Amino acid sequence: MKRPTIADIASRAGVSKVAVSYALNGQPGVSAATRARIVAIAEEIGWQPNSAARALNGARANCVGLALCRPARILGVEPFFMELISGIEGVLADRSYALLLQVVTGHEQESEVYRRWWGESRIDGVFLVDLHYSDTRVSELERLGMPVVVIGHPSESGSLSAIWSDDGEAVRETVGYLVALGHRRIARVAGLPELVHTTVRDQAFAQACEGVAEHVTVHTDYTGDEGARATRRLLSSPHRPTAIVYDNDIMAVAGLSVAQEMRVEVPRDLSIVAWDDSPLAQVVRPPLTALTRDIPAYGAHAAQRLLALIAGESVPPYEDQAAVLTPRGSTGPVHLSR
Amino acid sequence: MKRPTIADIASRAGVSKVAVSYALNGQPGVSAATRARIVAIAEEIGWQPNSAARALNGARANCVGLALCRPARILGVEPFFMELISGIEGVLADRSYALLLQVVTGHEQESEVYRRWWGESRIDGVFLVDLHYSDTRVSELERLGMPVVVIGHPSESGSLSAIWSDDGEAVRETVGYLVALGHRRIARVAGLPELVHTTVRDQAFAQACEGVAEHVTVHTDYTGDEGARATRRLLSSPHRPTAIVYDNDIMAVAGLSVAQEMRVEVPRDLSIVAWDDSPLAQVVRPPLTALTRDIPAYGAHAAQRLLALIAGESVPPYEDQAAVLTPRGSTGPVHLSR
DNA sequence: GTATGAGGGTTATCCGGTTCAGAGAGGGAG
DNA sequence: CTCCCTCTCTGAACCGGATAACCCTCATAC
Repeated sequence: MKRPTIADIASRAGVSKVAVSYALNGQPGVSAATRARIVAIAEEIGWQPNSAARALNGARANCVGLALCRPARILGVEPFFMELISGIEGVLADRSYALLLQVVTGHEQESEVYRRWWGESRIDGVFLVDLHYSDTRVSELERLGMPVVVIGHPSESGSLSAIWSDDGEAVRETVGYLVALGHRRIARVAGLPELVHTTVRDQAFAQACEGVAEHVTVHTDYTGDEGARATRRLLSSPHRPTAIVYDNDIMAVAGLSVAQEMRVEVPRDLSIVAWDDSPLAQVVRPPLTALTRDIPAYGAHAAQRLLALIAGESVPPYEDQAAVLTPRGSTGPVHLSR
Repeated sequence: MKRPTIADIASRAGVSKVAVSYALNGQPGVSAATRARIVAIAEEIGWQPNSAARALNGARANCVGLALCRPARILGVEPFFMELISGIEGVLADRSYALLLQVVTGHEQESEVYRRWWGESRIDGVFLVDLHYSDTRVSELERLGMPVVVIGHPSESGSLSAIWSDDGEAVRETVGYLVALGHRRIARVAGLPELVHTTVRDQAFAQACEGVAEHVTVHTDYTGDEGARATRRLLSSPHRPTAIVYDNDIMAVAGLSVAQEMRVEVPRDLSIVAWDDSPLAQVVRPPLTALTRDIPAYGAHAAQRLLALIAGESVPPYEDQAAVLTPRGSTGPVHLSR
């Protein structure tokens, strides 16, 4: 049983295809009575517009793309992307836009995917995440001339629209808070060093600590394993830090476990701060002080901007809310017993 | 600057569109020399087949769909779906298939999304997850006649192809292990009671405990909060269990924290088992004994089956590997001090 | 020398919808 | 009564490819 087409509706209603097209698209050119009749028939036989046929006429694909370039095991663990996607979806669904998703293994493959999707008219635009320095994807996407919203710092997004949050501010707030608690040796277990936002945080961290506290930054790949290893090394050093700031919650939890295993009591001997709050941060003991932000809202804002861009509007860079510090049990004043 | 079409290539090469079509699709009907010339030109001007035009000719959409019907906050926390998607993607990417994703808020909306995607010829098939009893989505999808792979127990999948893993077996292994360790009062903190796999586990659990151990099952919504609450209640009861099996890792971690907060030592006073292993289960102290399975592989198998179904092959129900118990530090022999 | 056939290409049509240029019908103004 | 305009609707072309059917040429077989 074939899917019904507007030709089927036309023959049933005794009018031409064109009248049906006008009627179903709310265009002028048909009387109210005819329109009602056509709409009723369309409803009755369960007609749906064929997106391919529409796309062929230069219409939008009603679809945007997102390619994620991180190993599967990290994607599974980090709530960030799933929350971001949920937020994006909320906006897209309202406008009947679909999200095309692909997990890729490298940036060349990612560019390739974008090129193909765009060439095939599958999508109207894409989100670009995990920006690097001198990111080849930016120039590639600029060349293609497709609507793009970069979720990341605008300094590296070239001519593409960006949406970002001020990680520097969050770092400063965190360091200020730790210093106020008396911490003078603060470590940071950071994510992938090639990511722009990692560097932004690195620099803000170094600057904030300058003159008020010793500081050290260790880079990892975001996995719990590396977070644990980094923590073990930090806690084994002679001048061990009294506070550690982690770049995601999974590393923070891993770090907490390492501390407990090494009989370093949290928060008495060590304060822990996690970047990006999540239920995970709240269920461990003690619950983790975290940098909270509304990631679904972040995704939603990005989606709104991409849709605006697709609609031909111009979209200035947009700074979303910075993460705010949510103090919980994992941070406390420095204990002076050593 | 328009996207190049085969007409552009044809005029450049001085042949007809048809010759170009044949050449680019590896069909007979053009000489090797002409074919090479055409391919070279296509390459040079960066031609990509327009998927809409192809789809219009009854070709496949080269795209499959997945709608997820769980609240955003749970999707973010549970690694399951992201890992499943990674696995699915691995297979799809090889065949240049794309994945259309949508987060929905209810089953009516989910059915609606499938109907629309299918009606618009956007997708060639879908995955159906989180099966319920007398699930309306099954009959709806059967009615549409579209290729579907149900990721769930075949008893409720109607005429649709199913892929599932034997949760009963995993439950029996777990209970057997706990009983061997001397446990005689075992609790289960389960997920949403309306899901088929929850019931399967419930029944297997009750059966496995029958005659060898007291047992109780508490249902939750998979969140850490409810996992914590359930644990608190269980541990407060006069006849408190000596072992608890959780339906996901986030609840297990929450439960562990509650135990520690209540000074119930793990594993001395309480053994904990988590369903679905993840880095999360391994980073807490003690690391959690977990029911491990290869979720990306599960997704990959599902994807292979969906593609086979789309290719017109018949796909029998497939039972994937059951989860296996990975003992870690959170389980141990019963301590007889009480 | 003619029939046969394969190789290499072309023309015409279709897929399902959109869009443009008109064509009748009906009504109001002069 | 005629002219013109508006309203409603239609035929035809088009989007970018796929496909069936047919045509021409040259080589081979008889």
